[in-house]
Amino acid sequence: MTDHVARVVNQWKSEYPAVDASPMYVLARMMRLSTQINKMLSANFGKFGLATGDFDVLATLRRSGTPYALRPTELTRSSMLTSGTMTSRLDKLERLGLVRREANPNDRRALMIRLTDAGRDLVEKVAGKHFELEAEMLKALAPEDREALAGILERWSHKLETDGAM
Amino acid sequence: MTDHVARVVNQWKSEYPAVDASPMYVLARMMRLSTQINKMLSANFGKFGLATGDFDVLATLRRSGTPYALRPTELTRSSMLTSGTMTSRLDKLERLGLVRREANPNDRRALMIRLTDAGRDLVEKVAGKHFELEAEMLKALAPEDREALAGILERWSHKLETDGAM
DNA sequence: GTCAAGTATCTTGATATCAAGTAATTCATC
DNA sequence: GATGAATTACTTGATATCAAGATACTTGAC
Repeated sequence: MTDHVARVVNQWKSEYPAVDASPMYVLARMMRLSTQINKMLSANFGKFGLATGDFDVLATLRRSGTPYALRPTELTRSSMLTSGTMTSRLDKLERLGLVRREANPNDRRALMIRLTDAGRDLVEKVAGKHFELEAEMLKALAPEDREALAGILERWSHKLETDGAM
Repeated sequence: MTDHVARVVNQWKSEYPAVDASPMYVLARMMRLSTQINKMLSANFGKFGLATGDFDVLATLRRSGTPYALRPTELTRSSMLTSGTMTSRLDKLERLGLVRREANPNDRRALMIRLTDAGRDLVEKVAGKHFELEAEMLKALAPEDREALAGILERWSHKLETDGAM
């Protein structure tokens, strides 16, 4: 089975025989898979006029439950982005009428970003299709692999975070 | 263990009790881990004045072996990008004196992108640190998890590709 | 040989993202 | 209470990326 990643690793092996190739094998495969999966998911969002990041914001608001309102800072942290990026995402979503910026009664520095009814309706539709797509992708994994993968990724990310550094 | 992904999945569960949450658990974790790993790797490239994509091009040329030269199309395919993006990456790398565009004797539409000596020296240095970092990250995984993960990801990407569609 | 179809690279215009910095507000300590 | 530090959202300028299209060249069918 010589897919792209296997070829890449073999090239490295023949150029740097002394280097242990096993880390790059895992990492390259994960990076590449993530890129592909992102593209597939983003194609679905595109059908509804949204980019991945737009859906991310709407979905974060939706899953936070009623009243579907969060502060920009919370959205920024959740999405691993900078505050400036979130500002422009919110500009766009507000322009589309999907969210509204409201004053935050508890903190005059802050805002509340609230899903509008239109935003709520849209995220409902998109999320339905999104979950279907995700389920479809996971079908390509044997059930025992799926379970193992979930556990491994959880342990790995937990370890990376607590080891901190990096 | 309630990390970000666990909280997200729990929110979805309580908003959509009927939806099977296991796919999003795997996918969200993979996406998030990839993002984190990318940031860690990119910090290393930044120390050498490179972005991740720049290193990707230099490394692809380096591991292709002597004479360290490929066509732009090959680089574009290998990196899952559009041709326009590759053009501007090559502009930048050429400006930095790390690659050179040469005429392709076999096809006058095409070029040969060749690593300069400076590019070769730089990629040598960066790759050394890069492999160390990768090995470091993989240490956070138990050896049996590491091996299992490699196999699972390989099977998954192979299946996703051959099932085609998507 | 000719020409239509395909290929290779680049260009353009739009958007997304980041890093760094700003102004208003809140918090914590005295 | 006063004040310095921290926080919040935003702004600016630079870069990366994409989609769509342009131009030059090659290939294959006839």
